[in-house]
Amino acid sequence: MTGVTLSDVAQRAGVSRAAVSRTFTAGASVSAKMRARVEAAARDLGYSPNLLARSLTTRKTQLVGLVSNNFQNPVFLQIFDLLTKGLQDRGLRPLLVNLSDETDPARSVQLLRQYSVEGVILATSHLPQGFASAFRDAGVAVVHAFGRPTGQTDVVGIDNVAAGEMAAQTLMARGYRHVGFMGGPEQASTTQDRLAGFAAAAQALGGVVSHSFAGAYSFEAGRGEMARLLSGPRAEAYFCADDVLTIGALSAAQAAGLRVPDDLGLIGLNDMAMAGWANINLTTIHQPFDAIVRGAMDLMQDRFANPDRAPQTRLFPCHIVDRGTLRPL
Amino acid sequence: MTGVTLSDVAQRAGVSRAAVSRTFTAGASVSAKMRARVEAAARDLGYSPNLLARSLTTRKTQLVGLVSNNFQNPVFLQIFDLLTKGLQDRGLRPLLVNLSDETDPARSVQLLRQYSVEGVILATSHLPQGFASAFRDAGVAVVHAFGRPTGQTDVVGIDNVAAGEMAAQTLMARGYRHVGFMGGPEQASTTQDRLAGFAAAAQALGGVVSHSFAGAYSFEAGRGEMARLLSGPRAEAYFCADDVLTIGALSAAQAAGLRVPDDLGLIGLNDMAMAGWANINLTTIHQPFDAIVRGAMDLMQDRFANPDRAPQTRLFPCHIVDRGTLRPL
DNA sequence: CCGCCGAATGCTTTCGTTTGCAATCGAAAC
DNA sequence: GTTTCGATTGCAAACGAAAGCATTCGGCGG
Repeated sequence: MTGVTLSDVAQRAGVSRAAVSRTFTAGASVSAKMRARVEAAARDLGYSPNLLARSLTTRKTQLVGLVSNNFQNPVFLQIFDLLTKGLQDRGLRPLLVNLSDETDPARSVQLLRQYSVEGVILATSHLPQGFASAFRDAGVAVVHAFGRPTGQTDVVGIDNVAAGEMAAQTLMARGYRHVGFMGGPEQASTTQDRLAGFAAAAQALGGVVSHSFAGAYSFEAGRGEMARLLSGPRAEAYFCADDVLTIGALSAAQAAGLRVPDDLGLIGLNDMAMAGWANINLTTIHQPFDAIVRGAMDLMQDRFANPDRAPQTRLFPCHIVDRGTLRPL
Repeated sequence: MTGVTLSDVAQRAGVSRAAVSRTFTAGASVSAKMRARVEAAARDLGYSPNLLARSLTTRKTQLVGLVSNNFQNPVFLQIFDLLTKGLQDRGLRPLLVNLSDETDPARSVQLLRQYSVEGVILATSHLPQGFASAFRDAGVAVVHAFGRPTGQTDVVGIDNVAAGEMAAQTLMARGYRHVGFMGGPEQASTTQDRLAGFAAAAQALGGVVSHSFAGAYSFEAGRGEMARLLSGPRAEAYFCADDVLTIGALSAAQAAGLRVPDDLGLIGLNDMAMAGWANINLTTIHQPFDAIVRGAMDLMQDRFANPDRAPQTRLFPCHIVDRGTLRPL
């Protein structure tokens, strides 16, 4: 039973409860003798302070909400790994919220507030309207990772328009002229921005551009959409807005008997671990997850310290990783 | 600012604090008139109860620890998805703990205890000695998902020995005689048990068995180990103890110019989503994740209700999913 | 030996909520 | 108009811990 409290320790050590409290709170005034005595008693009893009770008076819970709706895309496991490790290193505890089936986002906001989280990290590009600001209005430090800059809340990620341009420039430089864009969900800001950058840059370079949307960032969506595209007149190369989509597209191309990259070029975005697997071997745009995740945590903690500063946006540069799905220069 | 408390609502509604508390705790005695009045005041002020403060008196936090060290294996994203959704449906909140870099497991135990979690779900097969019992000793309901039954704590998963036997029987039935086992980490109970079942059954059926271990349940480990195996005399078919290992092995086989399944048979275990992707298309043993995850939550809640019952084990049946990496019957 | 002062310690209130207990209310039965 | 009794309500004491304030301690200079 985990029922040993401050008072128990105080009693056993024969000191006041305040003394016990002090030996367990950093930077409090306790003599070495007192500290030793209390620590001995605490060890005997197996005491450790109740963080929830402590949070009542300190108003610090060390709890942060980790909110996502991307439990289908393997890249998010990498992201969760980085995020949980990083938060643990900073002494913060992630309360995980799966938004996938949530019809009413306001419930999640309330829920996290009820647990007095100090901050929230939104790890997703596809978010209900006003979700991020709801947290800000509730007074919790919120940062939107992989989101679109709005000026309303802290955002960290990449410049998706620039990433689209980079994809277009790469394709054109490799000599593809008729190029296509395959997005994820049409409303996702990532899809929209990547398309915008891609189309503008490709046209500026004299390319012929087409585009379409797979309904989701998933293998099946990418495969299905590419199969559909291949049944009609097709482009010479496609920029798929996400690696897992690209893998789906690759699978459809192979099924249709096309050789990649000879018959069809493909470039993805993310550079998830799987993209480097030898039997997948995607040419793709690397998104610097570690920097983004670290930036998200930094920004959140920065807001802890300074709740009223203006919203800030941090975008990190991407680069091409050249593998096997685009013909060489 | 999220500073509105019970007292604020009581004051505005002109009633006692107890009355407010009662309208927010299920099954308390409040008149309809009182409830309406309090709810109006609460709405005006934007009040919602502080769960952490509540937990102080009720001794219920609704918090459960979700502990894992498998942030490399994509199958765990599916598992996290099921787990988080299931917990949310039951009104429980997962506190995520990443064990990967943790040198001292006792710290995690203490940490979770400090947050007064009511239960812990261990989602991993590879666990430091005595980790599960440490939770049990601390009085928190712990269930080990994907673990080996010990009789010491609640365990839910599959019969890994039987799964190994099933793999062996399948290979022998397809006419493979010289068969190999490729495990993950040698100390992982899953690796050990699957090997035991596999070797025994294959030998009983007149097979010739060899075995080796990739150091981890990861693509690179599987690919590396299979590359090593292919450089010497090789078996006709391999049972790889995990799908992601199998995909690695598949990649190595393809790189060596072998046709699968004609030159080399492969069977995996898990049936993760990716195994069904058309360009991977693994023949594998399906592990019923949804049943296991549901079982884990059931067992945990069952222990909430009855803390002193004997440890229980729930194993679910597996079945073969026939795809493209084993020759047909 | 006395006075002084900073460091240690203890007392008590407080954080936001629940809950046992006692007091009050209201309506039905007389 | 009384009684009576169950349903509501308020009061006050917890829950486990932090921190302001006042008190005591200990060592120093004089």
